[in-house]
Amino acid sequence: MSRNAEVAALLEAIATALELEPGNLFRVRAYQEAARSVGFLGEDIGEMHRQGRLLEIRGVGQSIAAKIAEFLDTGRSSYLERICKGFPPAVLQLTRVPGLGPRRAKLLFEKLGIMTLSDLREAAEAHRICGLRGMGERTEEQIRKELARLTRRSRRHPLCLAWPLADRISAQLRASPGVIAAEAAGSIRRRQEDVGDVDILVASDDPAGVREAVMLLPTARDLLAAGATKISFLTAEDIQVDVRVVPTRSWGAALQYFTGSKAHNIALRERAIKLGYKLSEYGVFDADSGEWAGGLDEAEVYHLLGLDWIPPELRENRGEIEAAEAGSLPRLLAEEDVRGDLHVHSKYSDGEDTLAAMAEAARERGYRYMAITDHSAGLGIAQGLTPEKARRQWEEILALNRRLAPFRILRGVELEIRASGQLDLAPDILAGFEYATASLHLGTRMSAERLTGRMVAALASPWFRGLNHPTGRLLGRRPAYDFDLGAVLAAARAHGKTLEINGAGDRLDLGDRAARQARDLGVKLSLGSDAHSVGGLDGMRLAVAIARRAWCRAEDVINTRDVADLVAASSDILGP
DNA sequence: GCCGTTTTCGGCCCGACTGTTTTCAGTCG
Repeated sequence: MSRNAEVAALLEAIATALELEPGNLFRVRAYQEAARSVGFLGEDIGEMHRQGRLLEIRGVGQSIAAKIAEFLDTGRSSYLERICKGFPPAVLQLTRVPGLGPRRAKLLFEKLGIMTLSDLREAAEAHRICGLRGMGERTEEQIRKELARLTRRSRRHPLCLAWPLADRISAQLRASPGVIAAEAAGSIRRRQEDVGDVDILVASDDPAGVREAVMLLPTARDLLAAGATKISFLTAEDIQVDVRVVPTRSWGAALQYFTGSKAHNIALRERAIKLGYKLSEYGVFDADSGEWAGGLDEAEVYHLLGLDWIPPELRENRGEIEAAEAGSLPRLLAEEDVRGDLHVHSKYSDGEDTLAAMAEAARERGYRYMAITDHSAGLGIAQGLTPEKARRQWEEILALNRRLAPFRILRGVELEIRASGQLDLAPDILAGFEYATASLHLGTRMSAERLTGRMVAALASPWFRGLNHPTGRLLGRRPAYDFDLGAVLAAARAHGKTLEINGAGDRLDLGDRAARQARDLGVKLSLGSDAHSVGGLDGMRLAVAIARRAWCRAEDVINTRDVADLVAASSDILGP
């Protein structure tokens, strides 16, 4: 799938280079749109090219298709080289510095020969930048600051950190005088797996008062900007927070606007124009008279545009607007639909808390059941279940189930899939589990062909229910294993296996796109917090969020079933 | 350069901020 990212980057680079020519704005947008579509593509673009199906991609016409084809065939783009005439394409890298766009990048190259970020740093230190047309002391200082930030951290922030931070800040602001409403917007509200910065929207008729309140926030450290309606600061963790203040009347329109995504908003505004409206963050207005038509709450904005209200998790312009128009949006899975956690560890393997503590915490959350899925001993480091240890655990489960009834602990396990595709426990003990699952942790650096074969072979086993954290990615640290997801999805469907949406903050695996693919194929999903302590049970909230981004309804996820259904389905598979 | 219930031409989202500008260009979301 990485070729998709390369093609998307190429199209982005072309768009950036085209911005240098005046009068190309719509061509620029066309390349940006195409880059976005390719980035979101659910299948391998090289494969699509081989099948002559590039034109099926939204935003890709004859011209862009030809450029993609050349790049896939030869690894380069003569078009990009041509439009970068007079400067090397690498100069476009300078636009990674916030505040530097393509025009300034080109100017810096032409006047000072700056090509790389370190060239730029040298020039800024030597005060050679101020004095260039349109760039003064302030700009140079800004570039220096941004360069320092860029090297401190260029990564994005995981949702598991940003979401609670945003909730904390909005709660603190809600308690401030003059604040009528405060809520996280942006990619956090859409529950994107990682976010660039934190957007908080505040409704108030006293923006100056809000600014005071923001500066008093315990989390606020370096103040970056403080305009009339927008205040930006850095937290101690170096996360940028943007707080925007809007009048109460505009709350709905502003929340809609600042939630995005950008692509969703553009599509929505185009629709507004067709219907004789103008849509902005201040409201919905009649295009002719300019009169205010609505915008108090989000539902009003969508309804004026002839649409059902669209849940934020779906707002990516991936078909949700069409579905909202047709009244066919899915009824998304909700946290309340989840009746149990299906991936939990205890001290029987590498968990920090006892089985009893995990079960009690799960029951307190309102769950009806929990599958305890300690590692099998095959994952040596986890000191997991041997057959003897498993039997001991089953006895404890029996006692706990009597005490905690009607809450149920399911006898589960997280098995290892060996290099051969075999499981690491024998059938006589496997037969005793009610909810066995399997994972890959070891020896995953084999060729894509072997790894895919290993996973497909394992999925044919009758002894387990589903595959945990199927792609193996660790956010910001390790990409997905190199394997053929399509083949694994097909095998899962053929053998009635589930795939997990793992809610551990650094996994979120499957991610939203792969989970959507699974859902569309009819492969059922299981949600697991992968908790290794009582606090880890919070991961379920993230798993639900990813499932919602994948358009999952309650029936797409097995955690919504009652325990009798779950165990019955399990013994169907296990039955002799 | 793409696209179509304004369809093969003529449209294409909207506003704010910043810095250096004396009316605007560049950048961002």
